[in-house]
Amino acid sequence: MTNNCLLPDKSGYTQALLLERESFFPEVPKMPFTVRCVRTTNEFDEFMELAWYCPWFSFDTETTNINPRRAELVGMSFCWCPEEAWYIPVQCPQGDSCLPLGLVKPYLRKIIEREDIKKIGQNLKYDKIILKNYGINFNGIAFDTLIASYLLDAGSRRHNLDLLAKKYLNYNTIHLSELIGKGKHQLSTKDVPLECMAAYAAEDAWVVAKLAPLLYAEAERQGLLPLLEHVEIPLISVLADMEYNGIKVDLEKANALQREFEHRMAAVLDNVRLQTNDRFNPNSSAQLRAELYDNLGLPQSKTTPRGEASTDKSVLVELAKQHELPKNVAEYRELTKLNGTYVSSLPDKVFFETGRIHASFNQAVTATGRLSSSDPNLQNIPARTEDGKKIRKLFVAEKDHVLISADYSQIELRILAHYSADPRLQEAFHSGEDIHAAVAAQVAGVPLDQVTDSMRKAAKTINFGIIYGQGAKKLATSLGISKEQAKQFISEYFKTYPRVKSFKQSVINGCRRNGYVTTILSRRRYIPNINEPDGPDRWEAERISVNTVVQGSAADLLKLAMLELDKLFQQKLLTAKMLVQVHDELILEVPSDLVNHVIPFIKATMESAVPLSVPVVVDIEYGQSWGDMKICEQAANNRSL
DNA sequence: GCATTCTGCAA
DNA sequence: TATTGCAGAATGC
Repeated sequence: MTNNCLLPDKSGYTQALLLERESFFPEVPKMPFTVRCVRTTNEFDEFMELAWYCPWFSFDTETTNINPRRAELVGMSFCWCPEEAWYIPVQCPQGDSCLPLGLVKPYLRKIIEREDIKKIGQNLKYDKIILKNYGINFNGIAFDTLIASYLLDAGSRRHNLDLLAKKYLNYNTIHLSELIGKGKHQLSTKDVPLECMAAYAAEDAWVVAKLAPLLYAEAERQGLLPLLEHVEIPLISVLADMEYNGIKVDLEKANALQREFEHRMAAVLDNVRLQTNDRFNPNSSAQLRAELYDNLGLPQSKTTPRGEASTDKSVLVELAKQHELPKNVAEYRELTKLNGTYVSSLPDKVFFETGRIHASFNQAVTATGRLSSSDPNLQNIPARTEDGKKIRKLFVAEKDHVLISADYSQIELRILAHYSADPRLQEAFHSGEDIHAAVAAQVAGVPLDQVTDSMRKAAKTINFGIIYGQGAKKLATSLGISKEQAKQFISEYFKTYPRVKSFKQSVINGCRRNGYVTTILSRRRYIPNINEPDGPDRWEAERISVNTVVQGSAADLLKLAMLELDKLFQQKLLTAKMLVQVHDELILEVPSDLVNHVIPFIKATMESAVPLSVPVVVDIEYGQSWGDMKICEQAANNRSL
């Protein structure tokens, strides 16, 4: 048996670590099941014989790195009965031996790729990406404890296997770092003794196998099975593909833009320091506070949550009327923000192997059912300002490809119209006119052609405000009108759309009865404060309940659309790739010569994913980069396929 | 180093 | 009585 473990030459550090490990390392922990560690071909034969006839198993990979695109496979664990769990190492510490990956891979591939052997696990999106790196298609994903736990309690931010084991099984998992007496950060899986790794890895598979029936039953009790089985579980594979695909970044353009921003930052900073002192840091709110309010004596308006005088952008914009410093500081801050967060950090995020950014799309984070994005967050790339658009232009299509942006038009307002069944709001959507202008006309009781820009702007603000539960005060500040005017406007709005008001009330009433609200696909969110006595906590709970129905239903709709698109691409054998999801928008990449062919399909598929009682409209654009896209007229003329 | 606060970007 | 996120910089422990 060959040793497949490729430890680098031992540095003094590694040597010390290994010595320390030997003295610290206690016995392999006693597990409540048999750990079967596969180290010989005979053992592997036995494993394969059992696995081949299994209707299902729980599965977990052990890897060297937390980032799935850069991780190396260390081993895999399997469990299909409560009495034993298997670990198949493919890398192990020096001095030990295990079967080489090349030997076991062809056999494991057969069971992992078989659709009819169902797999369960914790965060299988991760395992799917790892396996894809090794050329293995992970098929037959049937259940995921991370996703199930999230559906049961979307309000909880953490769904660790350790926590789930404690919560549902009252079982304390072992921790590798404790076992070998090392901190998490010094831990390298290559230094973990094989017996220990086997116990740890097998335990994860075993815990998942124990947890799954409990979580499944609870999901069933709460009516979450259709959402789980038909939406969230299939979505795992779609998200894994998106992360695997990544999006290309033009690094030369990124460097040029970074130089431009840094040049402008330096100029503005010089200017600011002439007005203050040569060590002044405009990004320090404490320093800026002292300068603006103590030295210059400018008037304080807003405060931070802790009662300090605020120095945020809205304050600076206001003070800019009186003094030049706040204007320059605001400009400096904007530039450092854009450069630091979105430009100078981009090259670090690009994988040299692919030239692309492979961000994570997390399925178990938000309270409403939306996805979230991280490492980096591709859902908050600037869009509004000119400088922001320059940043979007850094995200480009592969050679001979184009990026397509497919954007749901006003999806949350359409869902509001659908749920409330308000006749005039629905009519506004059926008319196909610009919705903000249509609302402005209806609320003011004037024909559409008499709607002014400021009327439309007010309608737009209130349209969004309704979804968030905005009050007169906020509306007044965001529109720059008096509180009385704002109050009047809100009252006119609800007079025009009375069913919107009753919809909000019925959501709140239902939430008070049940303790939770549900979305269009029966997703739940528990809202603990909804039955508090009248006060700020209760009001917040009421806003959250209404917002969750609208935002969460839009999220459901997007998820279904992504699944339908994925199905479409597979069935029609279209070489289109989904790259990014931004809540109501999808970015896709297709070969240039396919664009005109696929766009009508994409549009039709997305618009019919979840039929509402108002039209659902998807706007399609395409171009060489995310920031430089043209509206697709052909799609606009080809609405019904 | 880690956690908190403030700030600001998106839908 | 404005929702949902992620992340960088500054700051304090």
